[in-house]
Amino acid sequence: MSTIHDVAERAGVSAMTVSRVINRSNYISPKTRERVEAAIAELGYVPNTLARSLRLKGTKTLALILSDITNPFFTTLGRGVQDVARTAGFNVIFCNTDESETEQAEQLITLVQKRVDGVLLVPAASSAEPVAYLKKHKIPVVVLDRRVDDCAVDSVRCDSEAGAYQLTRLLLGLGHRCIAMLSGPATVSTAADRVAGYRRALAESDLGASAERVFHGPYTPAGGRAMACAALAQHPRPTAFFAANNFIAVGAYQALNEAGLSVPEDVAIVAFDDLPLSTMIEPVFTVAAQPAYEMGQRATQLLLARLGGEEPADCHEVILPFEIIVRRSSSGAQQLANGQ
Amino acid sequence: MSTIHDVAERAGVSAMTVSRVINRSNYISPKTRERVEAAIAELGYVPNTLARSLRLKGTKTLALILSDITNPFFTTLGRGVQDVARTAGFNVIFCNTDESETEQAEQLITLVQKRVDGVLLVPAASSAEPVAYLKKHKIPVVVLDRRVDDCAVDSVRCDSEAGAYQLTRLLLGLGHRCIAMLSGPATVSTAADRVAGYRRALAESDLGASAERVFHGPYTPAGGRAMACAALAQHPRPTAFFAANNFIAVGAYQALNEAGLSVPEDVAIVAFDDLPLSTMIEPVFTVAAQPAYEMGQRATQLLLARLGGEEPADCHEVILPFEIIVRRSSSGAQQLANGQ
DNA sequence: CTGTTAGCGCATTCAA
DNA sequence: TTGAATGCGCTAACAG
Repeated sequence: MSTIHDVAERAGVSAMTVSRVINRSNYISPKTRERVEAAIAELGYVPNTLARSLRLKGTKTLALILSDITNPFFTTLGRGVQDVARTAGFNVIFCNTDESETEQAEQLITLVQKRVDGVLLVPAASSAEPVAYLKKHKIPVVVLDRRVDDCAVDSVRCDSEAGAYQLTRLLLGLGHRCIAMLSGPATVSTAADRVAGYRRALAESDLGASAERVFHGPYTPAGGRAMACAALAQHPRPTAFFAANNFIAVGAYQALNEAGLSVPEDVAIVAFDDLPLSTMIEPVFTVAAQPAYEMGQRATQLLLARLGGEEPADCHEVILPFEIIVRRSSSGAQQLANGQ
Repeated sequence: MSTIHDVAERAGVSAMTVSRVINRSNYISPKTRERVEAAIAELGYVPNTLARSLRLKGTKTLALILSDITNPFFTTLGRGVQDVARTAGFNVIFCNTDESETEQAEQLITLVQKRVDGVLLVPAASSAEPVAYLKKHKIPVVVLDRRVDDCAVDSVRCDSEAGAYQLTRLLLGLGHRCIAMLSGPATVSTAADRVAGYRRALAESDLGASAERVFHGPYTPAGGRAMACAALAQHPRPTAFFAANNFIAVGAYQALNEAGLSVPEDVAIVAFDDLPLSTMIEPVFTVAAQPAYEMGQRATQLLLARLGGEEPADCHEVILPFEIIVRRSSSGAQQLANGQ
């Protein structure tokens, strides 16, 4: 693989001149530039970013650490990141932790080794350790979608507590008296916050805390299925199900179907996160939709601002608005009569 | 950020000794090793892979270029790649082309700049150009899932033609006389091959070529929806739909539902690629399932073998078996009566 | 077992 | 407008 010196030799100039051509310096005569470009083309020369980054002490690369790369919510968020990063001349490395703190820790080490310029993190848990680790290595980080215990960090997310509160209120307003909350891992802030919103709505109602039916499980279809089964086994059987994310909703829906229950005829479902077209088969869920793409954009903008040298002591905490979209899954009037 | 020299100084040894400790050389006295490791811990030293790769002329990094990172078929395949690569001490960079040759070309340039050791490519089109580009830069490549015009390249895929043939035969055996083929982009080999298998089955039947109803569109739910709508507008209306991939199947299903048709009561659907649990809402599709995870594994093994110095002139072409899974979506006896 | 020398490919600094 | 020297952080090759 040819180097900058090969090009220089072929063009009859010094390596430095070639470097100037590559980096679009203006202090180059048109003639030499032409010769150098010809040599580059003839040799099929491609600059070595490793050497360049070593010298420049910067990689023009960001990392996006996702807890579940198969979830359309996160891939949409990733597009937001990608688009903003690219415009600014940055590459993005996608990393997947599968909600594992161990995996996340390993990924972080690799990223520090690779000297990425910045990290966008959807943390696998609320521990501030990963943020501290990156800070120790002077790598700017923005936390996405979830909270971490530490507060001195830029972050972008929606208000999960408020969203859950509104969805629960919606169900209560329809007359539901027994609502099962199928939440995510207890260590993940969104799961905890959505439970909190659910609790607040119940507490404010005439039902009180004794009506709570809270389940915790992974943010996956399998988790939703298992939690829905557990909920169905209880007496009285819930007339409504609150899924803490899109995948849990899908799994719960399957479990209900297998139990012979129809949505929305027999039971209601509401969920956090909208489902993309690809999974939006009947029925259509009532959801608290988060602006995934915009979350990615905003987070990347914050990160780039830090890389650009912004250094205020206090950190940005962007809370984006969610949107409650009411659809068929919560519309069955007869659901209540079916509850035992 | 501390360097190997900082560690060396602190431990009172040379940089070389530190390097030996990091790379687990055995020619180190236990005492020195201990001192060095202490210094590493105290400084929070993390080796710089850029410098290391520059020196070693190798990055221990593979790239996986996917045509659609949101499709579960490809993410599953990605896990297969990841698992094998990791075991061998390689990192994997995921890249997404969205079926765009332009995007693919840009990604390739970036990867060459980053000097990845090898590339696993699900090509956006059949052009051999990307393979030639990588070969020119001496970067081993394995083509996945799809064919490219050039043959001198390692590749792993399923036999799309045979799978499509069998699925079509299955529909013909059920008595369907009008089967719409909703395929992917005409430039993608899997789309073309699946059409070919469909054609062969029809040609062998008493229906002949005049019964062909072939549509081309993107491998997306939106594409499936559009093609299904177009097919429904034809006379006679098809009684069965063959979706060339999972996403097309989902979109087609939606279109049929919106047209007031039930699956499998009114029309049949068969598809290539199984849907994962997350999207497997009713009904369950009859499919030709490809071993996505294993495809990723095998491809990575081939790639690692090349990196390990394997250099036979001829290339490996692995054709993995698919599995026909018959489920409810193709079971309606009354579908035929409903056809006009 | 440990240290010294040298160079991977590139761009900053300083001269010319 | 161009070039020479230098060093980014690391490790192979060789000495000791």
